[in-house]
Amino acid sequence: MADNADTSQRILDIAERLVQTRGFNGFSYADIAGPLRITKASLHYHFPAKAQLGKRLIERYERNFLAALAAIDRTGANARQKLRRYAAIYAEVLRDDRMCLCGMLAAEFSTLPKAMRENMKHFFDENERWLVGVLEEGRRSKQLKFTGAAREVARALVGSLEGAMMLARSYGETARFQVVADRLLAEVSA
Amino acid sequence: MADNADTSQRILDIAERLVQTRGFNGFSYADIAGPLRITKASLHYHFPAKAQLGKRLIERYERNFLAALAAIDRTGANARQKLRRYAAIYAEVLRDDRMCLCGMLAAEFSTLPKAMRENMKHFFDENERWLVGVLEEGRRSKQLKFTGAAREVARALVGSLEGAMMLARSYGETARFQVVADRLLAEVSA
DNA sequence: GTCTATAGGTGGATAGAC
DNA sequence: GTCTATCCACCTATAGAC
Repeated sequence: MADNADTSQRILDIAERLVQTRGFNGFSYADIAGPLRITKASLHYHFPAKAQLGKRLIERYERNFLAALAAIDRTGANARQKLRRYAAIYAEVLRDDRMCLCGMLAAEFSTLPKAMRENMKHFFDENERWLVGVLEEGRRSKQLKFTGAAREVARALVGSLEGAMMLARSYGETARFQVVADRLLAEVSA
Repeated sequence: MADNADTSQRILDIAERLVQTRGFNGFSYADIAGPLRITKASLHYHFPAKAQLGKRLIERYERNFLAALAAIDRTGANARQKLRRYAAIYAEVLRDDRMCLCGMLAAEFSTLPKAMRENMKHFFDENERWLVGVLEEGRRSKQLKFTGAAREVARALVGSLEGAMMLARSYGETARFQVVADRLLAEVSA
């Protein structure tokens, strides 16, 4: 049979999609056990409590997300291209009929275990940090222009993209997201 | 004792706050019955099914929201002022530690009864309609400036405000919302 | 690692008395 | 309109066999 690591990963894969589509409070162990063809009890061997599963989910999601940002950095793209690719990550998630994992959790914030809240905010803090770097680089190289602190622009970008994603998904229209994303990029382009 | 209408309203008041803070899937009839000091069974007299309670909740929320927009119109404020007041409605909700009811439901979209989904989208459609009117009025009067269709700008505004609200609430920092709202207004100001 | 069995709780919802 | 009592489905989680 599959070994521990393998099964754990598959559990996380299924749970991740469930959180991104239905929310952390919108799925149960039964929703994972069914497709995986193991029992609910077996899931508890890998993740004793749902809160721990949630925490691990965010940690993995952030790791993968930051890896994608690092990959963007390695392409040597200019600041404007980097922002476009940042938005493209969101668009890709949406095209797969998912919401951003942490955007979803932000809505459920008040019902989440404390550990998950901290992890969720850490994800957004890291997004902000990367964006601030890109924005400042872009301002220096005259690729980008904006007023005020880069941090403020970064926060506005993250919030706007998450919100646009949420509404686009409700309407089942990916294009709604793209239109907003394009406008946001245009607004900071020199 | 209180009559039907009175109790129904109080049920809606409590349920509304619960949805705005915990989400539609994040509360139960017990959460309403407790504070109201009646039993869960009694709640079913007023709202036989939770889905109906949810539907009525959205209808009332939209009615009140549109009334607030009509009130803005009656002030005779100019387009820029109207947008500022529009954002102020969001800020006020947030200051009360709530999310927009429909922004919350947008996150839970895939788990909602169909009737609630339709009502939720109608709320956003009406918001868009009002904003399009304000934006076009502002463009004519040179108070506002923006490229592209007013509808696109309206959708971007709604999405961005909802997203900013969601993140600001998670961080417990109302100021995060205001910073984004101010930037959005500045971007369409002539 | 996975299973059966089950505990202990809560979910929405109904019947019928008052 | 509100109550008590109850149903049944589902939830997370655990014990203990294999």
